[in-house]
Amino acid sequence: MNYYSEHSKVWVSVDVIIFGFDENKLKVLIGRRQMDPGRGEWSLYGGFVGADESIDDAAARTLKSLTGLNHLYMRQVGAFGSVDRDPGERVISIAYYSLINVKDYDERLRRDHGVEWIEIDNLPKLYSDHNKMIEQALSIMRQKIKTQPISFQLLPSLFTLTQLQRVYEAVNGEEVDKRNFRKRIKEMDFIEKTELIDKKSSKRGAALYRFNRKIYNEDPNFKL
Amino acid sequence: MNYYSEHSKVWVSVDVIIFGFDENKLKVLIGRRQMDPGRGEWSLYGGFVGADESIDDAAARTLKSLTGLNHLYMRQVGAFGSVDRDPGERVISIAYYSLINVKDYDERLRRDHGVEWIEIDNLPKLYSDHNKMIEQALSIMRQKIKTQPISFQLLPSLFTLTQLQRVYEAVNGEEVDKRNFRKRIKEMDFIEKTELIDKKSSKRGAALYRFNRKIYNEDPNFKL
DNA sequence: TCAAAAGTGTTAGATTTACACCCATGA
DNA sequence: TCATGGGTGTAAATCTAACACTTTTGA
Repeated sequence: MNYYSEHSKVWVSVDVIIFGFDENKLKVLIGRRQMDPGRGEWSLYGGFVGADESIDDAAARTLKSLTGLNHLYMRQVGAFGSVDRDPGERVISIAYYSLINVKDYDERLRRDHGVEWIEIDNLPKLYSDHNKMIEQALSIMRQKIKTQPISFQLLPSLFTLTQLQRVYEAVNGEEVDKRNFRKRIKEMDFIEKTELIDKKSSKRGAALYRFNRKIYNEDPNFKL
Repeated sequence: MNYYSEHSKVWVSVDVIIFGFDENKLKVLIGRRQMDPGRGEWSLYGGFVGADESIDDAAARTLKSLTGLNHLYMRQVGAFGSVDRDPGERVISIAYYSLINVKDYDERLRRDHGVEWIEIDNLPKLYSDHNKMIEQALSIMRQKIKTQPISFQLLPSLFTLTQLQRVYEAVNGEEVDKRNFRKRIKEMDFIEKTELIDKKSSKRGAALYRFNRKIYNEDPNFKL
């Protein structure tokens, strides 16, 4: 087992960009870095890739340890590998983004980890190249939300059309026309109206909808 | 400098997917692997990331060593990190794709490296996860070619509209209407008609065009 | 003279955008 | 009763897709 021994090894880490939707805003979970170098700086949450785990597993483990949640929607953003990106050592990092429903996230756990939801339009300067990671993640996500049913990951399983619209608007940073939006929703049979009414958001009450993945899989035509 | 010493290091490599356009087909440069493990298997060309070079630099160096060409168009595809992806050791690899004009590539150099242009529709089973890398690269490139002026990277600096159309068709794997295609080209002022005529492809001769990056930068609206 | 590729407009259909009012209800 | 968010349709404008013939010239 010495095939590549003339080459040097490096540390590889994962950084997770966790997007959440709250108060009609798209937010990211960041915290103060609790280790050197860079202790105290705003930072994404991350971890090192172990010798016996895949990079996807490392990212899923990192996500789990921060949120307590399994099976989150998660996609790779890319590898970041400037020589000096980490002020301490040479570390190559692979960024992943994840979408979670803020309500699923235990507040206690959040505080224990010392992380906070910060609006994407309001991010501070972050450790290393983490701002760049978030920018790239956002840009990928903006593309994706138009053609893949991922908006639902940011909402409870039952949601109103206005909520869905607000997610879409928050991600893209611009408002859309209510009637045109709903017209498009009506064409997607996998966004099912339920009998349930949400009374929290208005006096009149709004119909609750649900994403039906079975129907989606039969005819995966998503277009917003 | 012992910040991360409790964590393990891994080898990181880069693999380059070099796309070329020839005989109206999109092709990829692959060769027989000349080292163990996997000696003799069809494989992408790759290299290890050095301790003191960025991953982008490693990819550019690898590209240069294979093609002799600098400043090639090159973009990251992503990181591939299954534990067992390499049969010999744990190696995380970062894939990049590049677009080159086949005519710029010295045939001698190609033969010296033992690599060949193979049609993307006709690829053999490749070493490790290299087929997956190519698939992903293609999918990214297909998106990109619709909204970014990258088709030109696969052509000589002077090209006919038919050539440009064939590139587009080869990448997307489907034919498009000649008149509609040309209508869209006419709307992009940065695709300039020159006085020159190409007589190689037809008796009548076809006007040669050129991509003007200055004009493009002033009004970067590319849409095919 | 003819085969082969270059070049050129129009029209129908589909998609997208803009836009304003009534409804139901709890406070 | 009124303020708040929920819910609904139409028409103009734009974009997309389909389609066929003439030109030039070297062999």
